[in-house]
Amino acid sequence: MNTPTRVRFAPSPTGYLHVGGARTALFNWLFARHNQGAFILRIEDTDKSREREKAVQIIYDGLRWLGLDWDEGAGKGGQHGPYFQSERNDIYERYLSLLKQKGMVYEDDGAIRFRSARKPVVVDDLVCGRIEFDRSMDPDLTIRRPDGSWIFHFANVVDDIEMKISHVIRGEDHLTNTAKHVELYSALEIQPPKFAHIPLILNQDGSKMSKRDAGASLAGYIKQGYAPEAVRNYLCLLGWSPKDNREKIGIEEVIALFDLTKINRRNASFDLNKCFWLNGQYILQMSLTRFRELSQPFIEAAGIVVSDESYLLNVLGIVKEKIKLFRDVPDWISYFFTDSFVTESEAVEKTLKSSAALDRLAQLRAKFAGENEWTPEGLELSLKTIAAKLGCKTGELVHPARVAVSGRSVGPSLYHMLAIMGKERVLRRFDLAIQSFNGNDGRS
RNA sequence: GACCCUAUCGUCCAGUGGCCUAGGACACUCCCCUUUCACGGGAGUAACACGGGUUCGAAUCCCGUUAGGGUCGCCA
Repeated sequence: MNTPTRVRFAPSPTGYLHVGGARTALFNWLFARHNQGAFILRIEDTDKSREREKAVQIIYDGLRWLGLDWDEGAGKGGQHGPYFQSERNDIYERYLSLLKQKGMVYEDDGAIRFRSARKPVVVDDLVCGRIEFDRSMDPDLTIRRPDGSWIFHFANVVDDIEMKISHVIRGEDHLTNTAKHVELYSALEIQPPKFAHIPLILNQDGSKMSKRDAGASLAGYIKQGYAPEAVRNYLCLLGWSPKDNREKIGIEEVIALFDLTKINRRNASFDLNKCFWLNGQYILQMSLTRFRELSQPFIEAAGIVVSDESYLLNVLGIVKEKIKLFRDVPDWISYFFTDSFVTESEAVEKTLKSSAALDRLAQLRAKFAGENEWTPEGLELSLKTIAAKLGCKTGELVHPARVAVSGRSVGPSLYHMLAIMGKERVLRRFDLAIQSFNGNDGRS
């Protein structure tokens, strides 16, 4: 008998999405997709949070950003709703009366507690293996507070039953809680789902990753301009691997290969460096269209005015290989769009502010002015011709030219940069540089 | 403290009794490529926590110790 695969991600709306939570969601999603099952989003807001709407939105945004679409649940609907625990009171009441009938609960100062069977509980965890819990010493579980609100463990179990969850995939911090949950299932005489407890994500120093730690919040990656596919790829590799030493691996292939039993049992620590590197790899191999798409919010936020889309695409095309984070895009391209760019004084001092350099720049300007074909190859040839004529190294022309047109010492390939900027703009900037720094050669 | 999980380079993974004088990737160092910065190529540093078993043979199996993490809430 094949019960359909149904898994859920059940975050509590705390106002941010932790990378550990994102990875739990990802593993659930991968498992659902691998088995053609359903991935459900349930919001565990039994503890009436203050800014629920906003907090829930952050969860939606994070999951969507990672491309983890849910088939059923909050913000989507489905056959097993409502998907907010705060709206499921009647259901919990129903299950409570069931337990009452069986005499398995009792009142304690207004709260309702579940009487433990006090017998050992065995859990066959898909990741951790067979685990035996000695329940003899544990206190009884509270399931409802005096004010009528519900405790997580109870609501969680009831919801998993009602939503017909087949596999509970969650963080290892719930491993010992599972014994309590299993007791609840037994009391309700319902076969528990399969459990898979995935290891936690820790900081580099081994401490538990908490809200304020660098890299802990998914929102941080969005803000810094990571490519979602890169972060998702990195998260896949935290506790799981394709077993063949590959690092960059497409999501379709991960779905095909994904298997709970291959998940590592060891806690992982988050390597921001590697995530950063992988992001660079993704950008390097990304299409220009995708690159442009992911750059957009940052270009917009920086107030760069783009009137010519094809010019922008050309510019992005030559800086793409330099970019590691989309956040850095504006800085790499701003001077392509305005003549009033910031000049690095150090670069000017070093390569431009000497009469010799300005002379060379003037020679180059004269040569470029007569340029018929304004192409990278043509410009390179001309520049080298001038270098030969003046008897200087190409670098002695390249560097002043770069600083003259961009204000900085680092940038994309000079010839391509000049070609894209266009003759008019380049000659103008050469002139501007010669004017403003000529006669300012106060140094020896 | 009790209970549970875990233990391979600094980090992420590979390794499931002999192919391991332990492999890949990130980071780091050096070299090459190069107009800058990157990319790319090459080389290098670096690990089976410890102690007992089992076995002809152990990173791989068992036990213990130690260490780390988790749970013991009327938080989720």
